[in-house]
Parts: sequence; structure tokens; C-alpha cells
Amino acid sequence: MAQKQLKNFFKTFLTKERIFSNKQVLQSNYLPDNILHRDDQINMLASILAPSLNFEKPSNIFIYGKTGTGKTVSVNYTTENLLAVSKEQNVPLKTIYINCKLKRVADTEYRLIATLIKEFSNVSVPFTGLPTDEVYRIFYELLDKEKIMLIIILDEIDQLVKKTGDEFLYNLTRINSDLKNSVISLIGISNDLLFVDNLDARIKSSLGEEELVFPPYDATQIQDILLERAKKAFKEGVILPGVVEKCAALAAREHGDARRAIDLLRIAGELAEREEKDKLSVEYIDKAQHKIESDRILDTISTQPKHFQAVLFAIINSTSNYRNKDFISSGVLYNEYVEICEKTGLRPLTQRSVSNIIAELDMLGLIDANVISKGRGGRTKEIRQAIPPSLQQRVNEILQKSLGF
DNA sequence: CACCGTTCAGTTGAACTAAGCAACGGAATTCGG
DNA sequence: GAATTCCGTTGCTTAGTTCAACTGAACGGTGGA
Repeated sequence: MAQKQLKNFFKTFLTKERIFSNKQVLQSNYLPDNILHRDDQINMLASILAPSLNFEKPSNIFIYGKTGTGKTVSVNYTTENLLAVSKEQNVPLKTIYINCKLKRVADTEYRLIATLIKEFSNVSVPFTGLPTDEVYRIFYELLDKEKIMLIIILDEIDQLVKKTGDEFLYNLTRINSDLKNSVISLIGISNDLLFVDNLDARIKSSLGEEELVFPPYDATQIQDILLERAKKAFKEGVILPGVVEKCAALAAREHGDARRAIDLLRIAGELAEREEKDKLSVEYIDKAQHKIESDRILDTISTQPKHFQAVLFAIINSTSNYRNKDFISSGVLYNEYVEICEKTGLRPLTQRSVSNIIAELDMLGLIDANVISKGRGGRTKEIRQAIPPSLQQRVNEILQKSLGF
């Protein structure tokens, strides 16, 4: 684009009749001031948390529900209001929200406590080198220095427990008995409904003092939510009939994931806008659906560590069509992987580690791995790539670039 | 043909190791009087 | 002589390795019909 044109481009971009009136509303961090179809849960939550305003320790709460059922929004909404009131009443109340799934933020016990400390005050804790007890002690001292009511919200807590065991939950629930001034209360949020079953009994009883379940939304509920948001986000008359309905239907099929529905609507809007349309028609929903999926895949791939990428590259390389085999077994894959490592100057990991990587890639949904026993032929994992064909070209490019081919 | 022990090629869990980091404490150095 | 800096030691986390037990169905041998 020549420079003159570029200037014009930006100008018209600004003056262009835009589809959105307030896109913020569809952003994932937007906190609506009215949450639909979650009155029961919010009321329940509020009544459990309310005693904190009298400086009485509220029960620990355990919240389950699939993704996009409004868990996080409801909790944020409730605590937000609680905080506002506490400020008016001069109650020293504080909440900390931590998403345990984030890598390198809170994926071990040590790091969880370290981030708690960082969120709580600006004291920074070295990211390695200290004994975990020491980190607990620092947290505890900071906490007890003044009188404070702390509510800790641990999102996706099941991920952390699965990875590092439930020790930290026990420690956190036990801290209260040592604190002289302050009180902490936990809210655990989990996507996995069966998660509590394999917790230690002590923890189960102390964390699960109260339990809340967020059922999936059905199609009409999602429609309500979408309509509400759409009214604020889009200019009037932009959305053609059937769009919201289609969005809702698609999301309802995916276990009632409202976040997905909202994303869908936003992306669809963005796509339409980019094509300089002033109406949002149904076809953009399909395009958005497609885009979301491909963005997710491309994003997860490009943010993986090198060895993950090397393994994935090996898988893609040896299962591409020209080799008329659509799966690869772990032994063959390992050799292939070592070869790639040699080419790129990467020191190959052992088979054991690659096995872990395969498991991880499987979890991410980038590949499909099944353990099969071939009798005397031993046992293997049959590994297939699960990347839609339309993306393979781009995935390949990303991997090659990142691996330095 | 049915049954059963063997065998293969990885899988998987647990213990272990190396690397990187922070804190501690003693030795060396600096500094002000 | 006190304060500060330097440096080796210790003890920690974490990523990855090593070790070894385990797996599950086809293979092939055995015995019974």
C-alpha cells in the first residue's frame, strides 16, 4: 500500500460507518451489570459471602460447571458488588482472582502462592530458589500484618490439583487457624464435575462447605444473553434476523457455552466490518465459527515450547497424505523426532519425555492418540493429527519458521 | 477348536539428577575516625 | 573496629532422565473332542 493510500485507509477506517456501537460489551473480560439466568446462583453466592461484611469468615465455596456457564462472570459480579459495599462500610475486604490454568503463573504449588503474594501486595517473590514453606510464611506474614478479610478465587482449580496434588488446598484451608488478625476464604471453580471425588477427605470437607452447580444454558437462555449483549454492542438494525438464533443454536450444541456464543457474535461482527458491510448476516456466523477454531489451533501451536513443536512437526510430516499412512506409532515417531532435532540443532529429549509431550498434545486436541496393543507386536500409541486440512499448510509454515528450517 | 502361557514394544509411575536460583554466613575489603 | 562487598555453601524448585514394573492382545504350543 502506498503511503498516500495508507493515510486514506486510516481516515476512512475512522469515518466508516461501523457495525459496532460498543464492541467492549462482547469482549471476554466485560462484566455485564445484569447477568441473566443466574439469579439463583448469584443469590446463593451472595448469601454465603455476606457474613464477610461483618468480618465473619464465609464458608469456603466450591463451584462446578462446564466452560461458558457463567461461573467466572457470576463470581466476579458478586465479589465486585461485595467489594463496593465493603468499601462504603470500611470493611477491609480484598479478593484475589487467580486462574490456575495459566502456565508459569500458577501451575505449581510454589507458583500459586508466589502469585498470591504478588497479587496481594507488591512484594515480589523469586520464581525459584525458596522452599515452599518459606513462601507460605511470607504470605502468611503479609496477610497477618493487618486485619483483612481475603477471598481467594481459584479458577480451573482442577487443573492445578491434577498436576500437583491437593496438598496446597490443605495448606490454604489450614492457614486460617494460624492467623490472628486476618481471615481467608476460598472459592474454588472447576470445570470437572467429578473433581471433588478424588480429593483427600479432609480437604473435601473443608473446601466443600458450600457447593454450587452451574448448569449449562439452553438455547433460549443463550439467546436471551446474546440479545441483551447485542443490543448494546451493535448499532440498531445491523443484525439481520436469524443471526442471534443461529449463534445460540451453535453454542447450545456445545454444552451451552455462552462465552463461545458471544465470541462467535463478536468475530462475526468483526469479519463483516472488515468487509465493509453494514449488516451482519448469517453467513458471517459460519465464517466466525471457522475463524475461532483456526485461531485457537494456530495460537496454541505457536505458543508451545520448541520440543512440542518438533514432536508435532514430526507427526505432521509422517502422517501427511503423501506417505499414504494416516497414523504413526510412537517408536517411529521418536526416531523421526530425533532426526528433526538433529536438523535443527535441538538436543533431543528422551522417549519418556516425548511420551509426556504426546499426552499433552493429545490433551490440547492437536493430535489424536490411542494406546493399542498389537499382541506380540507390542503396544504403541497410534497417533493421528487432528488439525483440520484447511489449516495444515499454515501450521506447517508456523512450525518450520519457529524451528528454523 | 478352545485355552493358556509367552512375548513384544511401549506406557506409566516413581525415584533421581542437573541446572538455576536465593539466602546465609564467613572472609576479604573498604571506610571513617 | 564497623560496614560493606564478595564468594562459597546449602537448600530449594523444576524440567528432564533413569529405572522398572506393568500392559494387553496376537502368537504358538498343548490338550481335548
